[in-house]
Amino acid sequence: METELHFNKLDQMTELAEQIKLLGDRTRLIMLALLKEREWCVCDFVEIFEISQPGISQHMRKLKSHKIVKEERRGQWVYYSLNIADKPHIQAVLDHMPGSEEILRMMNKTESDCCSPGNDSCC
Amino acid sequence: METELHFNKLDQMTELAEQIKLLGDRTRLIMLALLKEREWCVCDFVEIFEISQPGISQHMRKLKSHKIVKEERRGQWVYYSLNIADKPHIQAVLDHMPGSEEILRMMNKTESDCCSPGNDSCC
DNA sequence: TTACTATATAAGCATATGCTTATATAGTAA
DNA sequence: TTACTATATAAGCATATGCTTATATAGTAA
Repeated sequence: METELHFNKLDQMTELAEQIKLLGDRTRLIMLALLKEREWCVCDFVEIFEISQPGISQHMRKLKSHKIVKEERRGQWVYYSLNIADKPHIQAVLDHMPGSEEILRMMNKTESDCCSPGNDSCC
Repeated sequence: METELHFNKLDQMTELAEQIKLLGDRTRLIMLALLKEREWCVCDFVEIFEISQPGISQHMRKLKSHKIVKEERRGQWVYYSLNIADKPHIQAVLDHMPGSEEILRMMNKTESDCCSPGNDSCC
């Protein structure tokens, strides 16, 4: 049973360009690099990027709409993770990004782990 | 002798995002895919993309400003070619794009070769 | 229920982007 | 020089983008 719409090659290139455009924003590119290693929740990114919570949510919505990330609600938190197993062009770009530890150090942030289940000092 | 400015890792990620943003436009992405196989001049792209000549020149200027393409003037024509030997993240994306022949077929264009030296019927 | 926390959505705004037309520049050819 | 071709630059415009603040929604905990 075919549930996907049929896309021709031009449509595919258009979708590829759209996905790549989403990577072409410094904030989102770093988000995706961080997501290489583990899932993060919205409030983590609010702390790391110093962007308002709605700002972060909107970035995640864009990434989700193009199936680049997936979300999972657990309790009051929503965790985001990469969904690029079928997107080698995105994997290839992220392969050239530093790991979480280096990124956080560059941004003068510590891994706060703000949304861990046992953490009472969460956002 | 150090002629390059020093960039820290955050600057490098910013530049990476800028380069990727340039790929995130359908027209430029297809241009770069076409350039994988050979050089093209501005008037070729005017015919293929049905965008005004200044529009094409502005795309090439952006790509040139981030060193993604290089130009070579020969006679009255300016030929553009890829300059991504040192940019594996861009190579990786272009590896997932179709070849010139397929692209031109999809766009219902024939390889006009409008700017060949021996071509009198050029733009 | 009420009070709270985390996230999403709506609306607004300043700036960026991709095109256009008009014009300037660079080279060719008589 | 003059006439021509190819390309670049300038200016303008409609739309997209990345943020903000205000508010709605979803879940937790008493």
